[in-house]
Amino acid sequence: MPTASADPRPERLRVAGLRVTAPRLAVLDVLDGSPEHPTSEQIATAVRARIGSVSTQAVYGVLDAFAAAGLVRRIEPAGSPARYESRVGDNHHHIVCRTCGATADVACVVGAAPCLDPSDAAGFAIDQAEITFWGLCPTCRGRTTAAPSGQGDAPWPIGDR
Amino acid sequence: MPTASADPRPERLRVAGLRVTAPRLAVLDVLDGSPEHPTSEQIATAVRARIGSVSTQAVYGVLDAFAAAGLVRRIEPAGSPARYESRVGDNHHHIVCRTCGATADVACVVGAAPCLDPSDAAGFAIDQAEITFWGLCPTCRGRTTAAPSGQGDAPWPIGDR
DNA sequence: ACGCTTTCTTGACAGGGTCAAGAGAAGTCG
DNA sequence: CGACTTCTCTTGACCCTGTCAAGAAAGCGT
Repeated sequence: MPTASADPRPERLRVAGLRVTAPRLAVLDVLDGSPEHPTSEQIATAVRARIGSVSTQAVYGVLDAFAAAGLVRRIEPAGSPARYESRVGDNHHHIVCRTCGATADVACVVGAAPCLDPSDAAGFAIDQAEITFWGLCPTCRGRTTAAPSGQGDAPWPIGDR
Repeated sequence: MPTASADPRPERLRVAGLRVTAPRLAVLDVLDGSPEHPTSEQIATAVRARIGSVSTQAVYGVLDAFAAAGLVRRIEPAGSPARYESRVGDNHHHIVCRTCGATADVACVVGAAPCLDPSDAAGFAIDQAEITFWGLCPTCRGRTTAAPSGQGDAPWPIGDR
């Protein structure tokens, strides 16, 4: 038995009550090494590059199992397919590029977030708040020299408050 | 509605640079009278109840045109089809029921939102912040007496910070 | 009323994801 | 170590939401 520090991934799976299989280890590996919040298809591609061939269905199954076990977090920006990240358990948000859909992490810079504790919840039992920032990624900023135009469906531009 | 000057909807359309048609008036009417954030299909059904028959495509077209003109706002909660609301121009957020997808408005109770001005934006040009609360609506609260269980993909439960 | 333009209808199509059944591994126990 | 049980993966069909395109129909300015 190799030392525990060699590869903690199998143990992570077992602790989560999941069986250790090649697809699962590969998905975990891909997500651990991707700050990019890949889509399921990107994950499938990366996984196949590591262990040969895996069905798309398996990837969906693995991701769902991981999400249910709390190993990964699924984010679904409007107009974009679901994306995944293995960074869980901390308070961070996401910023999504309007043009290309690229997604990055944004640290929650404040200790308290008054806006996230609404007084009027319409009778709902709130258990979670989710913040998504929208804008242009560095690449698309340079590319889109013309007017941003598509201001149409903006909930409320920053600065309007 | 035979009332003379009572209906401001045609004018709202003209001001937005849109032609006045029955489907558009009906969609506007439906949204004005729905605090429920209906989906496009629900809107189509309600519209047909008023003016007979309208193609699904027309509804999509109308909603897109309205969104582009700023007459309505489109929200796309994860795992739910797009929803629309005619309440625009103010700063409010949404709370979505995890079980049934019901959506309600949540007032932004604070004047300033520190969390919405991230210091580290990863080079993105942020133009908008979007907040979605997740929880259980009053109806589903009563129905789901058992354990909430599905805590898996929770970004960060309120109170954990 | 006329003609130009926008909008609606119809129908095909696509992306993303789910569902279901059976084959194949992982873990367990004797 | 080997059989057994259970969980996973593969395969293939299918669904939902939404988009694209072409032509018919209606709105609006003159």
